[in-house]
Amino acid sequence: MSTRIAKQQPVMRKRPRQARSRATVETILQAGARILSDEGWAGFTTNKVADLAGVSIGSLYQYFPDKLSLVDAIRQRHLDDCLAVMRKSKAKGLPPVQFVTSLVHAMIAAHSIYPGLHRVLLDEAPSSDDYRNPNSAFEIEYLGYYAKAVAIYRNHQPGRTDQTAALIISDAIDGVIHNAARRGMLGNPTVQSELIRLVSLYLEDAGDSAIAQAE
Amino acid sequence: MSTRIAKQQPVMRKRPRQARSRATVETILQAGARILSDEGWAGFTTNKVADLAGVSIGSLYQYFPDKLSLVDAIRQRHLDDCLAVMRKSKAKGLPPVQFVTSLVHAMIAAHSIYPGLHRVLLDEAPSSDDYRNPNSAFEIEYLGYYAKAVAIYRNHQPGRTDQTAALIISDAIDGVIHNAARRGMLGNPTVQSELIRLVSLYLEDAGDSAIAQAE
Amino acid sequence: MSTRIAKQQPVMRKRPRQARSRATVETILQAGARILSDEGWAGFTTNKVADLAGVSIGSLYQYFPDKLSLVDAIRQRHLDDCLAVMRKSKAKGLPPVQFVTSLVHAMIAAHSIYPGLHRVLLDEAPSSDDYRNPNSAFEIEYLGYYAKAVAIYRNHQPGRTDQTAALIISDAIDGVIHNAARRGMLGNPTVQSELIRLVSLYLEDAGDSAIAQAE
Amino acid sequence: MSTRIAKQQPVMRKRPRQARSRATVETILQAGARILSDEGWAGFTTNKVADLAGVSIGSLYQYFPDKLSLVDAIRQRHLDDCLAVMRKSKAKGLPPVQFVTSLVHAMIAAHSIYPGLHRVLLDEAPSSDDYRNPNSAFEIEYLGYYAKAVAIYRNHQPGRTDQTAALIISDAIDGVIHNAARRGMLGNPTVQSELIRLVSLYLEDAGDSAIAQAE
DNA sequence: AATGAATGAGACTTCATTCAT
DNA sequence: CATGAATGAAGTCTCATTCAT
Repeated sequence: MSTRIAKQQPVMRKRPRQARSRATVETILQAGARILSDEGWAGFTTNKVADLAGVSIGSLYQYFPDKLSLVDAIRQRHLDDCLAVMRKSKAKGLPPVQFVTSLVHAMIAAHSIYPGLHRVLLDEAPSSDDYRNPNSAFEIEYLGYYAKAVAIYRNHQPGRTDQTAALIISDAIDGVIHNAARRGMLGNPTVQSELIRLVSLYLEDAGDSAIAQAE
Repeated sequence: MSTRIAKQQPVMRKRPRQARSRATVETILQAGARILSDEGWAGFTTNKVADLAGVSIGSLYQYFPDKLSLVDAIRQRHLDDCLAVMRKSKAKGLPPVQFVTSLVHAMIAAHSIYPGLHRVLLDEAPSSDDYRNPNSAFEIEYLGYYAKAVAIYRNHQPGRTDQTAALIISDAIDGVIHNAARRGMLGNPTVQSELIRLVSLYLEDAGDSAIAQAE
Repeated sequence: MSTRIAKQQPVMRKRPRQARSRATVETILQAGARILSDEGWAGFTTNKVADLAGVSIGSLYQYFPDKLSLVDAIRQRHLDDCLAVMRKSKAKGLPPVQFVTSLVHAMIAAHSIYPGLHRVLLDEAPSSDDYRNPNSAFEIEYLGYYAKAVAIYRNHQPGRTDQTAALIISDAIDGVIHNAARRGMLGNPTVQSELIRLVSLYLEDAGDSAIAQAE
Repeated sequence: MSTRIAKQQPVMRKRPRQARSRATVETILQAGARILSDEGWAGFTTNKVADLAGVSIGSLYQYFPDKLSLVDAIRQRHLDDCLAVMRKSKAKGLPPVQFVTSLVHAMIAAHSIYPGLHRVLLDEAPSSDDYRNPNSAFEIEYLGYYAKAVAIYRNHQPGRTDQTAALIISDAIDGVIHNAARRGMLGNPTVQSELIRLVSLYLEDAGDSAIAQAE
């Protein structure tokens, strides 16, 4: 489950060896994340990133062979951060509401630094990887995490249906957080508690209710 | 609540008078929707639209004074379509599951023609209107619709809390549909029924459960 | 000297035969003059002219095969008007100051309808004719007119030097009127009287003063 | 009078730091002046300028954010040159004819490099500055210079009338030089001496002649 | 004859990328 | 290594002109 993601080659022209280089790369990645978050993929230009990072465009291209490799690096780091956050909220032992609460809070926290970044990285920006393929390391760990929680709370062996439930939960949380961010309501406590309720109710339901049959 | 959405003129440079030109405008709008859906805002170029529409770039600019006015026209049409779809699923009288079912099916249908269009229009593409301002005619009718359903099923007078519930429902559905579309799973019946369950459970819950207190 | 200018074919695709056609051509020419005057050559587009004239672009092209022929027609008419105005101020018999006064007033009047037109036609707009060649019918009559006045007032036979004097007078008047127009001072009476003084002093001077030797 | 003209930054996107780029800017400005002079505002395209300068279009836009800023830079330089030329011909102490002679020669010299440039910059090309406003630094110094000469030669205190006389002189010289340039007669010595005579006679005249009363 | 829809060359401008210093 | 000058393909938009109706 906690498979370390990102075994693939870090797509960098030259691995930074000295401290100064590492700092430069760091600055570039942060500048890139900020611009991606603030201006979206369409406003993300290599020159703007270099400017904001305070390095020359030439330096940027020493570490990232092209624009795609830069955005890939930013995404890789962001997805790693997301997984790290998630791993901290373990389901086992907790009552569902508490689990969901800690999870939602963690997710909201992760979105608060660069509010637009997640969506831009996942929806707008192109990628050389197939990070969003259902079989990618990221998706496997990400959905697997939810599927496991479903299995625990529904009290049965993990199964194929749990995958769908995981999808529903993950995507509903994503939708609410992303739209709340757009509306500037991410900090609103009612939004947070209602989101928690939405997910908890779903998670607590045995899944054998009359609803399925109604279909 | 059912405020008629603002019927502002799609800002066209020239209103088409002959049948031929009305057809041209139609073709351009459809080509634009397809490209927006398939390639996102960054891949949406006026030349590509004209090409796909099979008209010259000059013709496009006869009807739309600039790129923004074209995307505005596409958006206006799309949002109108969304509202029209929604208005067909009336809550009153139906058991919640049936209401949610018809609603979700309608929404999925609306997203199936141009799967990426909705998100691109709402998240990526810039706009001259403030269509996504919480006070815009679109948002008012859209969220008002959900708020009304919440009030009906929770069996009380409409209130401020219902607004938040409406937000949660609308954004959760949005998140699930949009991510399912990206994964190519929009047609998957399990996804559909689970989404319906997620929303129905939330809608049926009185809102006075222990969840809020747990927070 | 008063050779009728414009023997060359009016560059029109089709000579207007009916009253309606003549009216259309007239409207187009006036619309063209106004736009040329107000917006200069760079702002002069055939579509704008057609719009202002209230005819379709197709109709415009029925009378004028291309943009150049339209501007040529406008220029031809304008230069004819200028010559007509000039012919009214005859030098013979009048004291120089009175002659210059009537001439300057006539010139200012001619520039007051479309203040920018003259300069645009002579300086900016391209031409198929060589109307500004020193041997063109227009230049011959225009400068000849001034040369004749010089000969009269300097009281000798017309000669080559008079041509230069004519040039000086015509171009000085042109410069003062055109710049006054740009500054919005065409109506200023002091400007008018000083211009008259400038020209009169020059015209009254025998031409044998010490000035030439000083050079 | 000798108010230093506004030294506003030529609005450049990027100040050239290396010697190479300073040379590039210089080349671009000269190419621009030539094209403006030869082909007028309508023929002045950024691509033509870049071509003639022997640089890529991208280089041009590194230094000038748009077409207007390029023409503004060319104009600023040209007007500065004009003022510099003028400042060299001081009126005091010289007999009028000598003063006018040196002035006219200087002006002709200034127009001889790019004969059409002055007119195009002042009449055709649009501008972001209000350089031609009567209160602009340029106009104030330019006309003030002539007004001062008028006051000296007419032997009285500077006054409001001198402003008009300055206008007349400046605009008459402008008209003669500009039209002579168009006719290719700028080098003609008779034209030069006659222009000098026109201005000298006007400048020497006390201004109390019978002419004003004749009006 | 008149209309106005359609065309496309060409103008302005951006931005990813390379390379001399 | 770092810099930033230079490049040019590609995108937005205009406008003279043609042609079907």
